[in-house]
Amino acid sequence: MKQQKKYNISVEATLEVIGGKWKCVILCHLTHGKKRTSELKRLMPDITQKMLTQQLRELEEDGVINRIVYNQVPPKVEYELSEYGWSLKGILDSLCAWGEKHIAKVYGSMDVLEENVLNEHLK
Amino acid sequence: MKQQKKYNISVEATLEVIGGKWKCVILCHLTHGKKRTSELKRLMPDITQKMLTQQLRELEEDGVINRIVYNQVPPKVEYELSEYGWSLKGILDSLCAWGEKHIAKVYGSMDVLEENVLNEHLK
DNA sequence: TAATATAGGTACTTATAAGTGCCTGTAAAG
DNA sequence: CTTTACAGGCACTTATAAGTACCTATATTA
Repeated sequence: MKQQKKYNISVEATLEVIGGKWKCVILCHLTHGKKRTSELKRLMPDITQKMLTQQLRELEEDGVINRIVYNQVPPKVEYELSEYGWSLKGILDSLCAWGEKHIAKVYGSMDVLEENVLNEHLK
Repeated sequence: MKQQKKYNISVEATLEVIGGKWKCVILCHLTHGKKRTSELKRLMPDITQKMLTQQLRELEEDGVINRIVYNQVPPKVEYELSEYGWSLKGILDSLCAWGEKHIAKVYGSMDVLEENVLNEHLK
């Protein structure tokens, strides 16, 4: 049991787990399946190696992702949503969907979305 | 139309609007109805006046809340979700609900949630 | 008559989040 | 035989988010 702490509203607890610049992005990618570190890095060209590792550690510590280490050389590590992490699926999907609509509203088109595997369904 | 910008995944656009330490909290409170600045301040004891105003301005600029000014002295200003803001209702509710479950999981009880109007349904 | 509530603004400072650069070790490919 | 991919660690620096302190103006209340 963690040290006592007070929240004024429950959403603060959620933000402690998935808040920040990168965590939702990482989790969204993981809703599409297990990913290796290098795959995640390619999917998020702007994240630094350090931030990626750091965020993955924190997500793991909060129990929303699993880290799978294969004992081989060169090293292979995969990340996946844990069972607990899958309980965020609805939220993550909604966040992505809202973002798409917001982009359409603000920019009038989807041109600001980089073309990649995840955005295939928009074409 | 805003200046062109690239997103790698649509959730990034969502986070530009509701990301950060306070915006989701403010919006959650507003899903329970129109609120005056001072009411919001009381609901969020840890936010500073400056941050509250700043976040409200940004939310207004992004079109998710409306600012209603009554021309009277002492001044009266109310904030409410805009029609566009209401499209976030599902997400905000889910974030709160997940937070409640997370608190129960991590702390084993709801004791870390301050008792206030919003958390009445938990007793 | 002095304090309080109201909704802020502004300059400055601090805390935290994020980024940079350089390092490990090995196997396979060029 | 040098380079690349792989998954990181660590010290240091910078950017951004957030906080502090002090200011405006007025009507009502104690």
